[in-house]
Amino acid sequence: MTFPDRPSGYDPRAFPPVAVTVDIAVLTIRSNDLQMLLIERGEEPFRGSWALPGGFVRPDEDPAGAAARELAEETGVRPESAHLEQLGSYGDPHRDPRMRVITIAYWAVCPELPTPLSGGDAASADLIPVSKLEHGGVPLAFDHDRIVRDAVECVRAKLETTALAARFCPREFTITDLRRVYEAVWNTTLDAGNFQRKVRYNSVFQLVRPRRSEQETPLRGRPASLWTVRADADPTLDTPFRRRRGIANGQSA
Amino acid sequence: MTFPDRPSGYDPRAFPPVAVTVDIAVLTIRSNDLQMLLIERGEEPFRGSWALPGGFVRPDEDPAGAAARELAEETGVRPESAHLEQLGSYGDPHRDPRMRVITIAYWAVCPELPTPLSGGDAASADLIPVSKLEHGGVPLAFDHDRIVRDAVECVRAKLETTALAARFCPREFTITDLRRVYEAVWNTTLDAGNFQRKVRYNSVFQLVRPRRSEQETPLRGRPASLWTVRADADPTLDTPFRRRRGIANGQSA
DNA sequence: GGGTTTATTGTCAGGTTGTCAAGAAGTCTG
DNA sequence: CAGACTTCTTGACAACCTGACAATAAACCC
Repeated sequence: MTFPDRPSGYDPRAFPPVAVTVDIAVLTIRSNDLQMLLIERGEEPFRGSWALPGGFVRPDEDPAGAAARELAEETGVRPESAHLEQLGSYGDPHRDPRMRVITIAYWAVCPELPTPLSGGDAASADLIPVSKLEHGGVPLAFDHDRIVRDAVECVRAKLETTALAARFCPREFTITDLRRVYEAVWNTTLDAGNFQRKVRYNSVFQLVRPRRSEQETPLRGRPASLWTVRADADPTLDTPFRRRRGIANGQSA
Repeated sequence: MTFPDRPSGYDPRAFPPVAVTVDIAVLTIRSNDLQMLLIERGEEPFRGSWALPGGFVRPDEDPAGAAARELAEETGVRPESAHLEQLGSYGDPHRDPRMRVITIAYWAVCPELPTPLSGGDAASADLIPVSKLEHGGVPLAFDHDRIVRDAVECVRAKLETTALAARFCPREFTITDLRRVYEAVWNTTLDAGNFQRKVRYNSVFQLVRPRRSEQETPLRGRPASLWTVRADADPTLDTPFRRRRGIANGQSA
C-alpha cells in the first residue's frame, strides 16, 4: 500500500472527501417474530423512508466503537448485553446522493429490547418484522435493503454453527425459548424432541437449574429446566443445526 | 443516518480527512501448500516488512471494483478467473501512523498464479506459505497480521459449506485435485474414498469426462475423471465437508 | 381426581460418516 | 511381456446422527 504520488508530508485536504459511517441492523424477537429496529427518516433524502440506525465514525474512534456507541444511543441497551458483529462495507460511489459515503455495516442481536424510544434524531424508531422487510413492503433509504438482506442472511447462517441463538434470550433460558428463536429466525418449525436432544448433547450449553422457579409468561405445562451458554469456550456448536434449504417452510401466503 | 449539524450544502472539506483503501489477501496453492501473495515494502513506515497488496479506492470507484483492479494490477490474473470476496473493514484510528486510513479487506482465491512479477511499486512480491505466516515468522506491516488471520479463517470456513475449493483449481479438475486443496488449506489429510463419495453425491459437482485425456504432472496410476462445478446454481454444498476441529492435525513440529 | 398443557425421554428406521479393504487402470522395470 | 507399482474408484460394514413420532412426566386448571 503506497500513498498517491506525493513525496512525503501528507496533506489531509488533498484526499478526496469521503465520509465513513456505521449502520447497524439491530435484531430481536418480539412475539415469536424476528424484528429489526429501523428509523423513519424525517429529512431528505429519502424522507419518509425507513433506514438503519447509524452515524458517523468520529475522528478518533474505532468503527466497532462507533457501532457500540450508536447502538447504545439508539436503543439504550447496555453494550455487553448485545452481540455486535461486523457485516461488511458498502461503498457504491452513489449510494448517498449528497456525497461519497462509505458505510461499515454491523448487525446486533439483542434480548427483548426496550420499546424503541424515538431517538434524538427527531425521527421515530420502530421494530419492523423481517418478514415484512423481505416481502418488500417497506421502502428503505439508500442501499439499506441490501444491507438488511445481507444481515438477515448472515444471522440465519450463524445460527447453524454457533450458539448465537442464545443471544436473543436472557442469560438463562429454556430449551423451548431457544427453539422458538430458531423457528422465528428461520421461519420454520422444528421438532421439540429432536431439538432437546441436540441441545443436551452440545457441550456449549449447560444446565443451570433442573426446574424453572421464577415463573414467567407461560404458567401452564410442565416447568422447564434453565440452561445457559458455557462462558469460557467459543460458542461453536459441536454439531451444527442445519436448516433445510429449498423448501418454502413456515407460514406462506 | 444524519449528517453532522449543518443545515444543508455539504462542504466536503468539513469532513475529517479519511483515506479509504482496499487490501487483498490473495491465496493460491503452490506445491500442495496454501500460500499468500505479499509485497515487501520498500518505504517507511514498515520498510522491509511484508504487506498485503492494495491501494486507494478512487473517487468514482466501487470498493469491489478497486479490489478487482488492484488484483489485476498486482497479479496479472484475469478478474473472472479469480474468486474475490469482501472480508471486512479495519479502521483502528492508529493502524496507519501517517493518517487515518480505513481499509476494506478482500480475499481472493486464484488457480496456480503466474510467478509474481515485482509490481510497479518498486517492491518485490512473493508467495509466502500461510503456515509460515501463522507461525509468526514473517513481520507484517500495519494490522495486516490480523487481516491475514481473518482471511485464512474465512476461507477455511467457506470450504466447509461451499464449492470454493474448486476455485483453487483449473476449470476442470480431478477429485484428487480437489482433495489436495482441502488438505492444503486445512492442513490435514482426508480419506480418499470418503472424499470421492461426497463429491459424487454432491449436485454441485458434475462429471465432465470419464477419463483424463490430457496428462498432467502425475503420469503414473489410474487416470482420473475430470469434474467441474455446475455453472448455473449457487455453489452451496448439499452436505458440507466438516473439518475436525480441536485435533492438531497435519505436520507438527 | 381428571383434563389440559408443555417439557422431556424413548424408539426405531433411514441416512451419513469413518475405517478399511478390494478392484480397476494406467505406467515402469526387468 | 509379466509382474511391480502407483493412483483412482468402488464396496462393506459398524458407528453415529437425524427425523418422525409415540410415550411419559410435571405442572396447572377445574
